Amino acid sequence: MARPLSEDKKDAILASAIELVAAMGTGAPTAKIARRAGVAEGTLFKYFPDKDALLAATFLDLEGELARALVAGVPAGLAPKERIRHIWNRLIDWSAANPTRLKALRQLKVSDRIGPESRRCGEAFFADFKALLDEALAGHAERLSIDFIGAVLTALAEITLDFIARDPGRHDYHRAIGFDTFWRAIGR
Amino acid sequence: MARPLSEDKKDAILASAIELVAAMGTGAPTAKIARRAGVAEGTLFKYFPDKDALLAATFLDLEGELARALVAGVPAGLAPKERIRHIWNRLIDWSAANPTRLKALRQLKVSDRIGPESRRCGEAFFADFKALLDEALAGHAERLSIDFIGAVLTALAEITLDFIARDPGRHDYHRAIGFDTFWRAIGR
Amino acid sequence: MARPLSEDKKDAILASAIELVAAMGTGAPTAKIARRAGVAEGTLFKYFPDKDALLAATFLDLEGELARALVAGVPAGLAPKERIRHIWNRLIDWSAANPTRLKALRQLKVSDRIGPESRRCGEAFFADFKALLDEALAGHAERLSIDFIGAVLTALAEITLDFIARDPGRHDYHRAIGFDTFWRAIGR
Amino acid sequence: MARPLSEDKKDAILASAIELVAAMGTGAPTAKIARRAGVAEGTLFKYFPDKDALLAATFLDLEGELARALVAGVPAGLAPKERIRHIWNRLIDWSAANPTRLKALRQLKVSDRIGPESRRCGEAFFADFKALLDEALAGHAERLSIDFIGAVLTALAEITLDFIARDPGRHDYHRAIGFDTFWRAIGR
DNA sequence: GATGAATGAGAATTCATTCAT
DNA sequence: GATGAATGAATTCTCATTCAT
Repeated sequence: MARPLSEDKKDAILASAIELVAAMGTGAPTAKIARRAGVAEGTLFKYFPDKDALLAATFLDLEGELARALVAGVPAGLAPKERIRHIWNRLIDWSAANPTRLKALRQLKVSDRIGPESRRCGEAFFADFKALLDEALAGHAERLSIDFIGAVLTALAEITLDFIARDPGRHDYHRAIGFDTFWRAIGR
Repeated sequence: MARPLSEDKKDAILASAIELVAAMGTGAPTAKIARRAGVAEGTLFKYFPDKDALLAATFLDLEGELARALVAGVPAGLAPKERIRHIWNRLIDWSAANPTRLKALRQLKVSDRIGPESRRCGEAFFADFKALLDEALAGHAERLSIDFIGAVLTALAEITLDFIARDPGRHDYHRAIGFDTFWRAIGR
Repeated sequence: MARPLSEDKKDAILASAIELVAAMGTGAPTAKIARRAGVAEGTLFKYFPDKDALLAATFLDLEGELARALVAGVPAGLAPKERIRHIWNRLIDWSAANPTRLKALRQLKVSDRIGPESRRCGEAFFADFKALLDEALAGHAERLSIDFIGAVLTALAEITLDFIARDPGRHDYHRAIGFDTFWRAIGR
Repeated sequence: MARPLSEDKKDAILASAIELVAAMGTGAPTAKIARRAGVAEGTLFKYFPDKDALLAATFLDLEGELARALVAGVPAGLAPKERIRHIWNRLIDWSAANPTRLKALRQLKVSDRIGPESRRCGEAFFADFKALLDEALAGHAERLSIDFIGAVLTALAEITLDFIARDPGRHDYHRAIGFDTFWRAIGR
């Protein structure tokens, strides 16, 4: 092989795409993404066949990272509610600590350039998360479907993050209120 | 006397913008919007100085209509919870009955072409709604800010609408679950 | 109407396309075609929806002009052979006098960017020509199909034109040899 | 000793070029040609300095093969007309049996990427063919130049092949008509 | 006021060719 | 010798906005 496709370059392109999609939405030009990644315009298309593929990869990269952040290191031996609070805190903290990634992810989630295939793939990343949720909620919220509960959690997290963004000094307070609201919402 | 700008034409342009933004997002070309409205390409710019102004007007049109739909005809003499359920039902029913308008509104809400000015303006339309909410919730949820409660209501409505869209036969069921979830979420 | 699409501009674009297709083949860039026509790049696409449409229009323009040149003013009262010789001379003379148009037409004829639709359309222009041929040949070449005869005529004309191009001083000589060859080829 | 350029690889590249030029014209990308030949993109340029050189070589390869096919094995002792008919039949049969090669050759013949040098070279391959023709025609068609006769033969063959392509069941019939037409065309 | 032709700055992609490995 | 990643100029087409009619 002459030279393998460099994982570094691919990552640079993805990182650049995240930055620019966060700042400009999915309309960010591929030329700008390439330049900021330090590669030639044409090189981008060696790594991703077209812009949609790049956006899909960016989306999955972000979803994957988030999903991994959520479930990593949930301490054993916690009561169900505390286990879920742990996940909640991870979700809020990761998002608040990665505002650019979060912004990019939001843009991609609502974009019509992310096809159903990629969305399904993205959901799959959250299988562990859902399993954890499911297990922890046994006995607490059986009347609601896990999909509904997941959607409520996500939506309340978004709201919580908005409030934290406007009032970052009270990060912990908003985070706690958010979780409390979620716990009541799905309560028996 | 010079001919005044025709209100009819303006409405036609807005209606056309709603359809096309719903279908194509904010990228819908002004030329297409004009054609579907039955006016010339240039005429659109007589009514709106540029595309952003048109999008802002479209956004406010939709927000206003929705806000009005929510608060109109809330029956007097209902218990607080039932008054809010009434508003909730209106929100769900209007949205389910106007999928195109809802889609356009969602697109505009997440678009970065709607500036903070317009967003503030849009919020103002919901003053009555918030007042109603505030009044009805006196004694039920004082620990939460009205903004937070409004955001939760909106978010849960979006989720409810997604579930209805996927399973329209159980409109009433999902609507009730949604409200129940909301009521618990903000409960004491 | 603000301003009608100008026939002049359309003609300028077609004329420019003819020149550039003759010189560079169908790969001639639309930007160059527009510039040489004295219009903006985007204007070209107001007159022709895309490059293929422009090429098709150019093709039909040339075919039409050639077809008209062939059949115009065939003197009445000539013997069949002389009537066909008249057409032949017209074909040779028009082509020799319009080398650029001829070159463009050849490029377009062999290009795979001209679809079957356009080709059929182009053939239709030669209906009069074929009718004249058919009539004149009654009794001389009935054993051959008119399509075959037309193809032979065209092919021999191409050859004749090549010889004239290399040896323009003997235009009339080559023209006569060519016709004589054609007449023998299809003779009884 | 350095490894020599492999004749096999060169042939594979040429064969691939023939296929792809037949299918896509001279616009066929070098990368695709290389891939189909089973070699790397860059390797192609070790065998041919640039794309034009590859196209020229492809052209000459096809012309050479055709020229050889024409003159090989003309039976001695045939009358002149029958000797030429033999060549004619070879030309038609080879072309009908090798539609891909024929298509590629046609594309290259009309392409402006084949320079006059290559064309002259290509013609040289047909020296034997012309000699045979010349000899056979002594006394039949001295009034016409051998170049003219060759061009007529080629043109009529093209027409014949078109008719065969549309009506392959009557291969022999069209082949005979074609020859007959040729013979008359150049006849005394 | 209304019209829509005209504009030209982008935008996504392609591709022959080079050169580090 | 062979490889294929890297390059960036070139290409087609879109679209918000202007302005002559």
